[in-house]
Amino acid sequence: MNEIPRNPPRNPDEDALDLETFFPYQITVLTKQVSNSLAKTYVDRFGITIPEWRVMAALGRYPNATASHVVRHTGLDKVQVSRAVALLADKGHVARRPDPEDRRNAFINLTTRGRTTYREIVPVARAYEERLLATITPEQRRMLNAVLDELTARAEEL
Amino acid sequence: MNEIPRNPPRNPDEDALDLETFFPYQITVLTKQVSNSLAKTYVDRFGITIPEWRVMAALGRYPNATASHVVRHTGLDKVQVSRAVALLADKGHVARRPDPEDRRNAFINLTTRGRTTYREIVPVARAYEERLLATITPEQRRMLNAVLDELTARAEEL
DNA sequence: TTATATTAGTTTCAAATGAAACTAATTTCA
DNA sequence: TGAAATTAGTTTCATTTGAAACTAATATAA
Repeated sequence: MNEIPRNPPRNPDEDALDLETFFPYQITVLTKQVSNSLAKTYVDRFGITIPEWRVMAALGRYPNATASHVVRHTGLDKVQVSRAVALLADKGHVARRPDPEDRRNAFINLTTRGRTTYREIVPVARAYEERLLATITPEQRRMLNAVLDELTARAEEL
Repeated sequence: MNEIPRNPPRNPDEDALDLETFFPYQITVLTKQVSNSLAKTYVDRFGITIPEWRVMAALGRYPNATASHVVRHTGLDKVQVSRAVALLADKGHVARRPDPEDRRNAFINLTTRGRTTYREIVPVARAYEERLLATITPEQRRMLNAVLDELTARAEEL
């Protein structure tokens, strides 16, 4: 019979830092879990990656956007947006239309196909969020939402 | 004079999903910000990466751990731990001692040098956390902590 | 025993990432 | 004007990542 390995003894040092209660560690672990789950769903069911989904989400919300607008609405950098848009265009989910006023720009839109896929993904994304948050109270959700916004603003300052 | 580009119009579609209030998006953005800040601090001031820091944090807390223990305590996978330990050993921050009872195992510990570095990093990490959380109330912190634990457990189930 | 399975940890390899360099178009200003 | 600077977006390249294959040691079972 194989013995279950015991954990090594805890350090009695009062100044040791508990990773489990260290906020940056906590959100990193949670985010990784959530991202991995969602990424798997998006790839398996819709054949797209998370950056691609985010671009579609941004375009679903703000149609006829330039790549710069997409950068602003997705939190992705311009390299990621450029790549995601190229992949989505290959897949027929988005189309680019050059701006005749300024030919550096291109307006990006969901195609009919892209809009159909988008409408399929939205409820799946919402359902995942709902299941994830199912065990916390509406009050906690409101606070979580407010606190995350606050901390995101704060983190940008630091 | 260059015109400030206007945002494209919002989609009137009621079913559009707001990325900004979508929980997986919110934590991803926050986590990226926080990780980037911390990663820069750790590299600039201590010459280590976040995975290396996490291994040091785990060893500071739970000395004489095997790589498997470190995996459990850091949320890193075994590849990341293997690499981080190798890098930390090169830098003289940790040392490996083979387990004579089972030579597949090696016990890992902070060296004197590693412990010194660890003791320098801990207050810096705590100070960052403190500044980040400075604008939220103790009540909010408690709830945030509880909710993140709850959601992490929940995310693992899903 | 000895062959098979399991476990600890490392290495390999292909894909994802992002900083920096680049192209093309437009704006600024001398 | 037209040369220099700026902006939008793409490409390149070096680094990071993690799944899968691998090595070595131990445990299990025939």
